[in-house]
Amino acid sequence: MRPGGRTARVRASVLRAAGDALVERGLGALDLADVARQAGVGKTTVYRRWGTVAVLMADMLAEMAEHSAPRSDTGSLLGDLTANADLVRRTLCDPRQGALFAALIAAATADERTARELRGFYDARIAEWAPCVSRAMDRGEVPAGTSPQEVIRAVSAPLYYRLLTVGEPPDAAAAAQAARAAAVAAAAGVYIR
Amino acid sequence: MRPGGRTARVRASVLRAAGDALVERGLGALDLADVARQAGVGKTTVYRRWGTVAVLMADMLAEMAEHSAPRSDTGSLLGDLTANADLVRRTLCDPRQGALFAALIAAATADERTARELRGFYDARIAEWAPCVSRAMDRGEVPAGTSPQEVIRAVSAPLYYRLLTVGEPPDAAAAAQAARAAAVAAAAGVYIR
DNA sequence: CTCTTAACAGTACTCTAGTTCCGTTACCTT
DNA sequence: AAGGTAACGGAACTAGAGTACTGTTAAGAG
Repeated sequence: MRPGGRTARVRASVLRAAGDALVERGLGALDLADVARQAGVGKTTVYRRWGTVAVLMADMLAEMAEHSAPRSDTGSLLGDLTANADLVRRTLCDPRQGALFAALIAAATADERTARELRGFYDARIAEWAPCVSRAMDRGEVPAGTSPQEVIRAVSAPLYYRLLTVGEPPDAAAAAQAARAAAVAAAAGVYIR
Repeated sequence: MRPGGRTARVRASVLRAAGDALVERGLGALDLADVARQAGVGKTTVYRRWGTVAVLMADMLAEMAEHSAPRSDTGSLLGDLTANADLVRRTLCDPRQGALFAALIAAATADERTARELRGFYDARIAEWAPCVSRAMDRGEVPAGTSPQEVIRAVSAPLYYRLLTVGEPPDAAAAAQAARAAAVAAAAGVYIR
């Protein structure tokens, strides 16, 4: 593997073309030959380096993970969870990122490798935000023994659920509601492991 | 359309074969020609009546909807929500139904018709369980103005989230946790519209 | 019981996603 | 700056998913 120069340019333009195609025509119509043409790259190259749509999606996710967002510290659990919910909401509402996540989750149900990649991504994101809950535990806002990971997941769950089953990205009210629900339940000791 | 006899037998055996193939080899490897062969049915028939994998999935969902489960009435909101959570959990844990739902949600992200069918299914299910919350509202367990639909969705969300992002079906503890979280948040007035 | 016709089955065909092969480019080392 | 090689590009090829056509079966009406 040669990381620099041409190889990196090819990867970047293929991933960009794949993202465009995903937003415009959806996951079902994603054709590697089309992506190659749109990226100005040989069809053979795309098939050799990625091979399947699922692998390509996994690589798009890996590229996203390279640019992670910082977490907040507002001083209260509800404030931090609201910030987290709003970050998730903004991600899912973004035409490119929202479509990418929906497609990734779909691809993960059919391809184990994509599923592992996706799980790794979420584990990293959740681990990054877990300290919000730990600090709230130290402050006495939530009972001892609460699982920080479960609280963070509880914030994301309704937002993803809405995107995937209702079919539309969550709005600001839904994000605020998700954060409040998680904060209230955590304070009541629901997420004690 | 002739509803009885041969047509119904063909539909049943095709849907069964499609379900088998879905569980064994996954959504990605679902081939209509294979399904036809496995069902002991002409390939032409499958292509004529369904045409695409997404349409076939939508029909599988429609068949499922024909056998809906009754809702509970335990007398308390937490009891009813727990019953609902356990019903959802059992559905998602069932090898056939769990795989079917994961595949359906995946197909819905790529195909608008499947998405509509799926939304209709969930709307019906949620409407069936919403009275649990309305009755709790009458009893004074949750504040007036609470959206019953939102409470029911809040129960399902973490279970589906776990299935789709963690990759494994939820266990009984997760179901109980989801029910308690929704009940506590509802009582605190989080789901007032 | 007989006739009509909706729906099914088999075969031959098409068309394109995916593969193979080989020649070319350009990155990296010394 | 010059060679070695990893990676790219183009064209021809293959396989199998999906289609078109024709003949057959059986559900249902009278």
